[in-house]
Amino acid sequence: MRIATFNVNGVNGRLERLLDWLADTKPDVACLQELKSDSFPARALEQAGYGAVWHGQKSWNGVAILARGAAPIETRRGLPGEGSGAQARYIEAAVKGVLVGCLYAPNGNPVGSARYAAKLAWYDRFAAHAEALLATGQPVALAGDYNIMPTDLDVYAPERWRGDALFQPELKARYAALRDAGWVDGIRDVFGEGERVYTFWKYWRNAFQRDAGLRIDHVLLSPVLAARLESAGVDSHHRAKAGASDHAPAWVELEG
DNA sequence: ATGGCAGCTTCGAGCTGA
Repeated sequence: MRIATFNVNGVNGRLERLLDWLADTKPDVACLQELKSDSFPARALEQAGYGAVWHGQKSWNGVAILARGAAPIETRRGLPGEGSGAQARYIEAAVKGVLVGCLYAPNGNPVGSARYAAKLAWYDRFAAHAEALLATGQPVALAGDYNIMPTDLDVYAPERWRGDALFQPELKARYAALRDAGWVDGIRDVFGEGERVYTFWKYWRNAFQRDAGLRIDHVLLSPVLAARLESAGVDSHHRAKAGASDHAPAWVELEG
């Protein structure tokens, strides 16, 4: 069973690229972020063989969960403690025996701004919910754009990113705390603590061609799911295509 | 340190992203 996460950077404008990737890699579950629309191409995805639940908003943010040959059962939209006017950054569904949370964490730049404070607050809500999910003992995957590079290994030039909201020690500490609590970083677990692997490359300055990338899209697995982890990867060949998102899809393969 | 690119939007310059 393959669970993937893909920040599409505009689900309607990117639809052809999304359909191409689905047909090429056939993930069982695909978590999408940055839909950037309050309309969702459910019909086209259905014709491609994917059922979907989505939580969109106009212009910005937006998350969705796709399931190949199945209809995801939505279990929640938004995190506990959010107001009704909150940005569309979290959706959760039961899919093929796994509880899947799809997230799009705030960017938070610049450091010290109200947006940065909102990112910290969002992570507090997310961590509380993750703790509750872990306590259930169920198979859970939390997949999405975390907007955190967890360590220096996840940044092509760490010194250039020290002042960025995606690379603050207090945010890296929050990510580390999730791992300490029992969540397994599927991609890092498979690649090991020595190999560089990125999921995002800026559109600027030929970043992809230079492999000047960041690892900010992650799939965290609860212990019972982590026990089934077989492999993981990043579909960087799709980042190389014309008209690609600035993120590449990342995935884990689970036994069964 | 700056600026570079791309997608969105009351249609086009400004906001956001990372």
